[in-house]
Amino acid sequence: MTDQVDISQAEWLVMNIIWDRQPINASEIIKALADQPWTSQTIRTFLHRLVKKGALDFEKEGNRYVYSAAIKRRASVKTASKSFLKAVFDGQTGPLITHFVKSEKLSAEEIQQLRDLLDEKESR
Amino acid sequence: MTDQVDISQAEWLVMNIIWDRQPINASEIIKALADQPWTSQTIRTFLHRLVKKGALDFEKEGNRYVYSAAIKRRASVKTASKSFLKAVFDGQTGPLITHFVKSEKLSAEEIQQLRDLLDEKESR
DNA sequence: CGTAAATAACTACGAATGTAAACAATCTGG
DNA sequence: CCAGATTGTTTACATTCGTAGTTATTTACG
Repeated sequence: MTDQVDISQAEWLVMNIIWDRQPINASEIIKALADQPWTSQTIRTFLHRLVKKGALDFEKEGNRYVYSAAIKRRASVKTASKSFLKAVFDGQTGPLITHFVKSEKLSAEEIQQLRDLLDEKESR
Repeated sequence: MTDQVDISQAEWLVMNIIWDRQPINASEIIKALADQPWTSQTIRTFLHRLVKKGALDFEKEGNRYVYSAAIKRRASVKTASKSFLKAVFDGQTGPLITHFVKSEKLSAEEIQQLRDLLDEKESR
């Protein structure tokens, strides 16, 4: 119901900042994305587009906008994940998880958490 | 070295057929994608583009082309996965895996396999 | 108070993507 | 052998995306 907004690769990075730190204004977002290869104008364009898409709300505060998310992170993550799963792993969750467990780093705690999750998953 | 070809959402579905069943000709590919909402022309366009991108090779066999992959599945999966991880889960593998374990179905065997994988991962 | 700095709004532009139609070459069944 | 079906080639077109530049407005410092 909420959501069904398509978020591009670049836009995800912006949205993640906002979900983490909303409400937040443009210059703070730009600062938070200093490691990316974008000019401030580019990031402002992303913000405009995200507002237009309905992914962000804003309020005026003097001459600035303060942004906050208009869509739920959970829902967006879910949509994007499903679509990735379907395309790259042909919808097969097992191979997907295997891939990430094998190829990415996990801390000891994360490994333990996953064990617990698997136990839980199995027992119901 | 090989790879570094960007494969779009739609193109993944085509590539997956080809990786699974290569060498394979266009009409077989089209048949295999009958569940998708694409006309045969659309699928042929994807094939052309994938050849142009360097993702596919073909050989003539009479008036038909027989396609096979020119890039490695592993490498492509890895690239796409990294990029998805970075965008949607801000590069954090733990949350990604947690998400998929929680929200998708896993068979008992898959769960056991994952446990084994985690053990292995931990022990080195 | 005026001018520079910041911010937002508008415009731009090429590449990629999804989605084919139109045209050309070729093969195959009657 | 010819006409319809199949396959491949070329062209098309709206939308999205990455990437900004330009212009207008507002604010804040000297």
